[in-house]
Amino acid sequence: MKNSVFKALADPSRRQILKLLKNSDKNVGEILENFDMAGASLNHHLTILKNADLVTSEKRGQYVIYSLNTTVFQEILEWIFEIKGGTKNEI
Amino acid sequence: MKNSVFKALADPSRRQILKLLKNSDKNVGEILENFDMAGASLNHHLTILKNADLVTSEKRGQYVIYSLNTTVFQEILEWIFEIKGGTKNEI
DNA sequence: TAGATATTTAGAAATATATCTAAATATCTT
DNA sequence: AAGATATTTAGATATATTTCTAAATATCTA
Repeated sequence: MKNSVFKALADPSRRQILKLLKNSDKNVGEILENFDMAGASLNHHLTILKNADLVTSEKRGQYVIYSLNTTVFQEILEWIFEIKGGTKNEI
Repeated sequence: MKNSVFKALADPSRRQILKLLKNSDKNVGEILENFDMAGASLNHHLTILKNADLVTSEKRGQYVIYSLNTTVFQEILEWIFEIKGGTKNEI
C-alpha cells in the first residue's frame, strides 16, 4: 500500500472531497463551492488525491471533471484486514 | 471518524508498529529493535497511535507493553464503505 | 541504597504541509 | 480577436511533523 494514499487521507478537506465525489463527478468549481478556500489551495488537494490514485480527472472543454477512483479503496481494505487479522468474510 | 486516526496512519513507521503488534504485544524496547530510530522518536509515534486509540498500553513493572486495539479498525472500515458505497456483504 | 535498565519529557533543528495572492494557461463566447 | 470564465502554476508564509540529544522519572537488582 502506497504511503501517498494514507498521506492523502490524512487531511479533512481531502476526505470531504472524496465524500462529495461519491455521489457524482464534479468539476473544480463545483467542488470549490463546498469549501471556504482559495482555488489554488483546492487544486493542491486535488493534485494530492490524484497522485494517490484516489481520484481521476478528465478535461471537458473549459472544465476539469474529477471522479472517485474506488479501486484504491479495495487496497486500503486489504491493508486493514492484514493488520486487523481476519478476512473479508468475517466482518 | 476522528482525524487523529487518519493522521496516525499517515506515517510508515507507525503503520509498521501496528503490523508488529498484530502478532503479539510488545514492550517499547522490543518495538524499538525493529527501527533505526532514537527511543524518544519511537515514543512520539507510540503517543500518536495511543491518542488515536489504535493501540493501548499497560505498565508492567519496568516495562510498558503496547497492544493493538482492533476496535478502531472497524470504524475505519465503516468510513471506507461510506465513501466506496456498498456494504460489508459486498466485498 | 546505588547503580542499571526502561521509558518519557523537554527543547531544538530540519523538513513537510496547507494556505494565500498573483500570474499564467486554456477554453468559451461575442 | 478580445474579454470572460475555469483551472493550474509559482512563490511566499505560517504551522505542523519528524527526528535528534540530553535530561527526568520509574522500576529493578545487587
